[in-house]
Parts: sequence; C-alpha cells; structure tokens
Amino acid sequence: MQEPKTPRSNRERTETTRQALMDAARALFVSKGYGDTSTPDICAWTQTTRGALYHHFTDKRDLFRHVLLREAEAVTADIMAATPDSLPPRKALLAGGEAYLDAMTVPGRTRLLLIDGPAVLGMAEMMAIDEANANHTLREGLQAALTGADKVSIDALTKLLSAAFDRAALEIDAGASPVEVRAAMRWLLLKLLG
Amino acid sequence: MQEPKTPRSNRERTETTRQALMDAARALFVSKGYGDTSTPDICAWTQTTRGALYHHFTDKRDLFRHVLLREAEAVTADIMAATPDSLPPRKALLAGGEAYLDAMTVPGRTRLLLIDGPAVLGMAEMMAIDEANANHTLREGLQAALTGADKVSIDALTKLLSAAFDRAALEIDAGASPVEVRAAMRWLLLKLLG
DNA sequence: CAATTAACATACAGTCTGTATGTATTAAAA
DNA sequence: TTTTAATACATACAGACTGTATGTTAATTG
Repeated sequence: MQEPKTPRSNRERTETTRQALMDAARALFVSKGYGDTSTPDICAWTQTTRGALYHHFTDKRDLFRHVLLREAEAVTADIMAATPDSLPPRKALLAGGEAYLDAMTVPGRTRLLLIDGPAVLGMAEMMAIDEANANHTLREGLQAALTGADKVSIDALTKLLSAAFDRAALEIDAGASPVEVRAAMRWLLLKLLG
Repeated sequence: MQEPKTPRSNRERTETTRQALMDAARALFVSKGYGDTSTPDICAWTQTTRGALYHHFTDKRDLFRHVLLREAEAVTADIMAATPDSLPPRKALLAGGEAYLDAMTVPGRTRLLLIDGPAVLGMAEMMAIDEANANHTLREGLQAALTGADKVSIDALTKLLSAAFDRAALEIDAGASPVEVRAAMRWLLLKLLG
C-alpha cells in the first residue's frame, strides 16, 4: 500500500484546494450561518488545515466573499441565459425575473446572498455585487419597457423592484406558495409596465 | 467624600441596568455590527460587568433581540400615530408609508432591523416581529384600498411591498436622494392602487 | 541542479463566550 | 427585629476561535 505520489502543478493544487475550501465553507455557512461556522470546522470537512485556508484567503470574511461571488455569478449566468438580446425589453424583463426566482431556489442561495451577505460584507459591498450582476438586466429592462412619460427615477425604481424580487425569493424559500408569490410579483410588474 | 448609598428597589435596579445595557449594546451594534461587538465592550460602556449582562439576558443574542424589539416598537408607534382610524384606507396606506420611512431615518435603525436582524435572529423571527408590528398597517391598507377585482394574494403582495419600503429606507440611509427614493416609492404605490 | 518561491502544516498569543461560583443588597419570614 | 431567602450583581474559570508567525515539503525557475 504505497501512497500514490500524484505530482500536481501548483496552479492545479491551488485551484482544487480553493474550490474544496469554498465548497465546504458554503455548506457550513448555509447550514449554520456565518457566525456559527468556524474555520476549524471548514478545514476538517476538507482534508486541509487552517494553514491552507489562511494561505489562500486573507481571513474568514474573505473566504465568505469568494463563496458569495461564485454564487452571484451563477445567478447572473442563469438570467443571462434566459434573456437573449433577441427578446424585446418587456419580455426580457419578465423572463429575467422568472429566471432570477428559479435561480434563487438553489438551496442556501437566499441565506447566502440575501441574509448573511449584507450582514457580513455590508450593504455597500452587496449593492456593488448586485450592480455587477443581476440588477443590470432589471434596470435596462425597466428603462426600455417604461415609457419616458413618467418622470420617476429609474435607478430608484430598479432598487425597489429588486428588493421585491429578493423578498419573493425569500418567501418561496421560507415555504410560501411559489405559485402565489410568483403571481403577485408578476401582477406587480405588469401594473408598473402598464 | 462618602459614597451616597442610594437604596433602590430591585424592580428599579433591574430596569435601569437593563436599559443601560440595551443602550450601550445598541450603540455598539450600530457602529461595529453584531459580530464585532463584544460583551466586555458593552459592559465597559456601562458601569456594570458581564455578570449583570448574563443575569438579565440569556446570552448576547438575547440582548440583541431585546434591543431590536424596542426599536421595532418605536417604529410601530410612529406609524400608528400617523395613521389614525379616521383616515380612509388609501390615505392611511400612503401616510403609513411616509411615517415608516421617517421612522427609519433614526440613525442605526436600518442596520439593526434590516441588516443585522435577519442574520442574527433568522428570517423567521424577523418576519414574526414585522408581522406583530409594521406589516399590519400595510396589509390592511392594501386589503381595503385594492378593489377585489384583482385576484392577487394580498399576503404575498404585502410582503413584496414591505420589502420595497425596507429597501427605500436602506437606500436613503446609504445616501441616496430621499426625495427621489420617496417619489419612486410613491409612484410605485400609486400605480398599484390605480 | 541549486535557489527560490509557493503550498501547505503546526504552534502560539490574544480575545471572546458562556458558566460556575462568590458576595452584597433587598425582600420575606419568623 | 432578627433570621432566612432570593435577587442583583462581580469575579474566576474552561473551552473555543481567530489571525499570525514559523516551520516543512513540494514545485518552479535560472
């Protein structure tokens, strides 16, 4: 029974270790929350030690940030896939909304992105992440779908609607009827778009 | 220089100590966040020690919960004051909304109630607190103001709108133009109410 | 193949949380 | 009023966690 010495490139080692740590961290952050998750816990779940964690991430918060970024990008990817440029703005907005709610049903996402994220990273950083990801589609959809007649701030309206979407995802995750919540969200949107 | 022995009843002692702890805790929770606030910090700010804290509250979380309840009740009181039963539903809804945004401008409230609250106490408990307080007015306003024609779930819609209000408060607190955000919120409401 | 750097593992210092125990003050009982 | 008990604390302690410093092994570079 010899240990199979598998020589791996540094790039490769780094990547697998980082992913393993992020996977373990994600699972624990989701089940116990950020505050009740310890770095020894995380490392015990992988085969590494805290030395590896603090080598690849500056601290626990930084690890959390990377877990979150990965998650946000996954959501964005789903939305982008559901809203090809060929779709007219109004259709794109509705499809994007549905895609967002679909994406947020992946277990743990609401807790990571909507509950713990703002508390751990602060609202400012979360807004930046949102901005770089999902909100994009929403604002452009509103801008195009809304007639210029109303002199309401598109930026402000985007954020209010985005909050409604977030809450819809949270409610569904908390056990509310997905059909009912989605219907309410659609009703809201259609009222606004006229 | 003799220490003035001021004999106080136990009820009195308890109440002043609890309030002092909650005041100090509130200040620190707001400025440093729940996670970065230590119980030694809190007690150092008052004249007491951790013994007092753990005598009056079961743990740090419990202290946070009581701080939050006090805050939520203050918000509710403001809303109630702004929406006398004499107001017609539609007016009450709009006035209640303005009162909510006003109440949330008190420094630290958005962080306590909307950022740290959900992360520390969990979404379930926060929803219960909301339910017992502000959401009340909002749902009743919607129920009455909305014609029964639309067959949308009032419960679901209430939560979506409440989320929009929360986000409006957060945006204003984060430095967005209060006028613009409030206008967007009003615009949104009026679109829904028809 | 030497020298350096990257990828870890181990050891350590400081802090925090919750609990257990001790003390003083108020309330109740005798 | 004196004794007893309960309440409101203060102090001391045990375990755990975070971030850093240091040591070791494996990969990369000249």
